[in-house]
Amino acid sequence: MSRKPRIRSGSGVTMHDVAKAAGVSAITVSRALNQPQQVSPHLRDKVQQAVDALGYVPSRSASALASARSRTVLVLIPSLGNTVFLDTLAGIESILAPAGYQMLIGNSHYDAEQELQLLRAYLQHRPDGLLLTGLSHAAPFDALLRQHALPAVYMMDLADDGRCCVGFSQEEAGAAITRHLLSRGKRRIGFLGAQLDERVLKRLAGYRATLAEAGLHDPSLEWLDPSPSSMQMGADMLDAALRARPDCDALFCCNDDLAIGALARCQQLGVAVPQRLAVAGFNDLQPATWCIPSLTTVATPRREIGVQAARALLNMMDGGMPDAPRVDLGFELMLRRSS
Amino acid sequence: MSRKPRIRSGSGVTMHDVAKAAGVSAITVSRALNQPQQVSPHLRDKVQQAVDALGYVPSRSASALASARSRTVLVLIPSLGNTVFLDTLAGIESILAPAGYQMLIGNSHYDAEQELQLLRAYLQHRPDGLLLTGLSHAAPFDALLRQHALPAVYMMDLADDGRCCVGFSQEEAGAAITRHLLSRGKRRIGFLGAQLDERVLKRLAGYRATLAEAGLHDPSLEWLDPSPSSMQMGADMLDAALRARPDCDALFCCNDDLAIGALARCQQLGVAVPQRLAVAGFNDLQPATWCIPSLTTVATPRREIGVQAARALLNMMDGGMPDAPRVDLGFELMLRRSS
DNA sequence: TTGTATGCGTTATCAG
DNA sequence: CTGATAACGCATACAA
Repeated sequence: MSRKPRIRSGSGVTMHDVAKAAGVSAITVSRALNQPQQVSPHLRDKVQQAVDALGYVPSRSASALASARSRTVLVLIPSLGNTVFLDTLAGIESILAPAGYQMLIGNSHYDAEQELQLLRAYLQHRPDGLLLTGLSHAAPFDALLRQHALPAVYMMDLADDGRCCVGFSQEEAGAAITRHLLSRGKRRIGFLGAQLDERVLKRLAGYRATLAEAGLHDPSLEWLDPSPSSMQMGADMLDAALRARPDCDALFCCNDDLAIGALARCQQLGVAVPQRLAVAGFNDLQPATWCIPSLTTVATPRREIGVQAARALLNMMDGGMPDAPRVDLGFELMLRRSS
Repeated sequence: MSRKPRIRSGSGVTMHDVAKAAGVSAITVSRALNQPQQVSPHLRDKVQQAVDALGYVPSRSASALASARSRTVLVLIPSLGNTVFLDTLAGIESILAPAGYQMLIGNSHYDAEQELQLLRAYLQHRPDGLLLTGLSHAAPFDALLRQHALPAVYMMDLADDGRCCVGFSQEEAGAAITRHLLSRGKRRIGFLGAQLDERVLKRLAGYRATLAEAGLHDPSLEWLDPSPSSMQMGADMLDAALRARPDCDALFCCNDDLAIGALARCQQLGVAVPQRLAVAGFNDLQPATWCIPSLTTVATPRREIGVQAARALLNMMDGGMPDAPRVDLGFELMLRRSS
C-alpha cells in the first residue's frame, strides 16, 4: 500500500522534526516544552536549540485535539466601542495570557440573538470556558452551555441563582446616585436612558424605587431611547427634556457619554449647572474628570471585574469550584461640580 | 490489547455519531455539511436531521488538522480604543464572516515588539492569512511571514515594494490639509502630534514638505509627544503651543481627539476660532461634525479599507494573486467652521 | 527520566 | 454519488 503524504500546514516543521534534530523522541520534545521540570536540563537545552534552529511553532489544533483542551476562552461582550468593555477585556487578558490561555472575542452588538449565533460559531473552537456580560441571554443559551459542560462566569452584575458572577448591583448603584441628587435638594429628578440594555434598565429600576419611596416618582420625567448612546444623543435628549419639562431640576444619565453631551448642550444654552439643573452620569470615564463642569458619576470597577472573573474561570476550568460563586466588587460615587 | 478511551471534548457528539444516526458514513456527513451539492438531497436531509437532533457542532481543530486550513485570519491592529480601527474591523468582519472565516484579533498597543510576540503566539493557530496595520514591523516579522508562507495584506498606507496594500497616502493627506490652511491665509501653521506612530510621522512629513515649499517651515511650531493621544492631551498641548508661540495662527492636529481637546480649550480661553487660530484634525470621527465650532478634518475610508483588504486577502488565500497589489482609496477634506 | 503505542475528530485520496 | 482507509500533529497511558 502506497503512502499518502498530504500538504502540511504552517512552515511544515513538526514536533517529530524537532525530535529528530535533537536526537530524542517526540514525546520528550512535548514535555520539554510543556512540563520542563520533567526533562533533564541537558535534553531540555538540546530541544530548545532544535526548536530555535528549525523555527518550530507548535500546532494548537493538534494539541487541542489530542488533549481535549483548547486553552482558549470565549469572551462575549455587547460592544467594542464602549470603553467600559475594553477595560474589562484588558483586565481579563492580564490574567488569561500569563496562564497560557487565548481569548476569542465575540461582539454581540447588544443583541441576544447575535450573541447566541456567536456562541454557536465559537463552540467549533471548543473553548474551555466562557466569560459573559450580563445575566439574561437567549433561551437556548444556557441549554447549550450545559450540553457542552462549559464553565461560565457572568460579569458586570450579580445573580441570585447560584451562577458564578463578578460585578456589582446595578440597581443599587442607580439608587445611590438618585439619593445623592435628592440630598442636594433636587425634587424633579429626570432620567435619560439610551440602549436600554439589561443594566440600564436596572439602574432605572433603582432610580424609580428611590424616587417612589420619597414620593417623588414621575414617569413623565423619563426619556428613554433604545438606540445606541452617544454624546450627540445626550445633547438631543437634553433639548427634549427641557422642552417638555422646563421645571426639571436634575438629570441622572444612564452613562457618561449621554451626560457629557447633555452638559455640553447646557453650556451652549446657558443653563446653570448644577444650580438650575444638576447632572449625573455613570461609569466615570476619563472625560468626566475634565469636562466643564466636571461630572458627578458612578465609578465602576470594570477592569477589576475582568481580572476577578478571569481568575474565577481559571479556577473552574481547573476543576475546582469558584471560591465564591458571587463576587460583589461594589461601586463608588464620584461627587464633582455638576451636582 | 485493551482500548484506551479518552475524555472527549465538547458535548462528545462527533461526526461518526451523526453518521450512525443518519445511517450513512462519516465522510458523507462531512460532505453534506461542507459541499452540499455533492450529496443527494435525500441524504442531505437525513444528515441535517441527525445534526439537529444530536446538537452536533463540528470541531474546528480536527478540521484544521485534517485539511491544513484553519479558516482563520489574524488581524493585527495597534489599538482597540481608537474608533478608526474598530471601523476597520467591522469592515473586515463584514467580508470574512460570510466567507466562513473567523478573525483572531491581536492588539499590539502601538508596539512593534509586542506585535511580533502576538504573531508568534497566534501562529500556533495556523491562520490562513494576515491583515496588518501599517508597513513597518519588527525585523524578524517579514521573515516569519515568508517561512510560514502566509499571505498578508497591509492596511492604512501605501507601499512601493510590491507588497499588497490597501489604504491611502498619509503623507499626501497631511500635505493636503496643510495646503488648505495656507489657502486660508495662515502663515504660522503649527503641528500637534501624539503617539508618533508611522502614520502620524508621515502626516508630519507631508506638513513639513508643504510648508518648506512655501518657505514657511518652522520647526519651533511643532509639538510632539509620543504618549497616546487624548482630548486632555490636546487641551494641554494647546496651552503649551500658545504659551511658546502666541503668534501661531493655525494648528494641524494629527487626529481628531487632539483637535477636539484643543478646540475645547480655545473655547475656555476665549481664543477666536478660526479667526485668530484655525484648527484642523484628522479622521473625521463623529464628534467632528457637532463640536463647537465644527471641525475641519480629513475623512479617511477606514471601513472600506477593511472591506477591500479582506477581499484581497480572500483572493490570495484562494491561491490567486490580488487583482491589484496596491489599492489607493484616497481621502477627503472636510472643510468646516474651525478653519 | 525517557520511549512506545495509540487515539483525538476530521478530511484527502482513491476505489466502487 | 458514496464509502473505506490513512493521515494530519500532538498528548495520554503505560512500560522500561
